[in-house]
Amino acid sequence: MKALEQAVEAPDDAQQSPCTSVGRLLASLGRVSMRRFSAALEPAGLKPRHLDALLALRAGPITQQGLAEAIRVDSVQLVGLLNDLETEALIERRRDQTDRRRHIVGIAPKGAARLAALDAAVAEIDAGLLAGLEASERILLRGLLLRVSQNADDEPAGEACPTA
Amino acid sequence: MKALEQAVEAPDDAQQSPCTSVGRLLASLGRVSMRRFSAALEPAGLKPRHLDALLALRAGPITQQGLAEAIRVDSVQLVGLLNDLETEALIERRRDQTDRRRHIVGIAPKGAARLAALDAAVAEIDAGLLAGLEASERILLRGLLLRVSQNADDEPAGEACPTA
DNA sequence: TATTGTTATACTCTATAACTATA
DNA sequence: TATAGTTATAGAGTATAACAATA
Repeated sequence: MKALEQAVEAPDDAQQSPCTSVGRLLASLGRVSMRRFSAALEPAGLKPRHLDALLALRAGPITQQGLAEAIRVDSVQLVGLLNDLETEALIERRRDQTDRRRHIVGIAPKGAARLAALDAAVAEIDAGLLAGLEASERILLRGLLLRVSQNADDEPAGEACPTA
Repeated sequence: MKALEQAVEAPDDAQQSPCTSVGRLLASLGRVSMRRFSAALEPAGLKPRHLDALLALRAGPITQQGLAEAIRVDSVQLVGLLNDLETEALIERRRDQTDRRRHIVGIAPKGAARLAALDAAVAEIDAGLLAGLEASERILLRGLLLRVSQNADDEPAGEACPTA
């Protein structure tokens, strides 16, 4: 596994690197990724958030609130995103008969098709971002990021405000 | 190296994950990181971008344009950030005598002190973000992200507009 | 009363164009 | 003419509060 040693090499001579913090590094790369997706999705008339929603919905129908948490978008601003997608018949909203306050959101056939057509573009952007890594390293990075992501859901960053 | 297998495990059962794209995952985590830093820096009267600038300047003086590229901020909006920092005497701007169009930006003693006082908070946020990873995995992730970051500088994402 | 979704509002961040001064 | 920095402006993204419907 030469991928391992190669990666472990970096942090020592990384003192001079502009980004001493992994968190800041994530924020910076996140912005880069955002911009690239934004540009790539423009011809499709979608924004990165629309893609996030569709990708999440591919796993199956879900509550609006659940979707909001899944893609880390405030449920307030998710309303507008879903309105856009519903207007284009890419998703469907229906009342939950168990609890009529809830909306169950599902991906529509047209949405699945649109998503399938976008898969290549998405893969291309990912490939561009990870161009400097070998195949094994990309898998490794993906796994690590997924775990960081799962952990980030639980912990709201040490802010325990019991009463206030 | 059990860290390796543990990480490699994920991608296979990650099909159901909301984020199929590593790029989207980066964007999502980047936003999480951004929010946490934003909240943590608020009492210090700084924004994440200010921290990025100070962190980058710790490596030594640099041109404004160079700094903009280093922290991936448009040179246009960097002006305001540096104005804020200069007002608080955290950084210094001086003309480059070689080319009087350039401004050389350096961190001021007060800025270095402020940064030192912030180091613990920064480390705490990083630790929170990477709480789900073991020490060896954190180093691994950091190395991979640094390489991705370096690669992202070169390639503007396949947009070759020679004449336009 | 609490929760889900919605709307309205204001605030921050970001992108674009135009201007000044130096080269 | 081209470059470094600045300014001004509009656009997109984000956060907050208040509301209606349902539990």
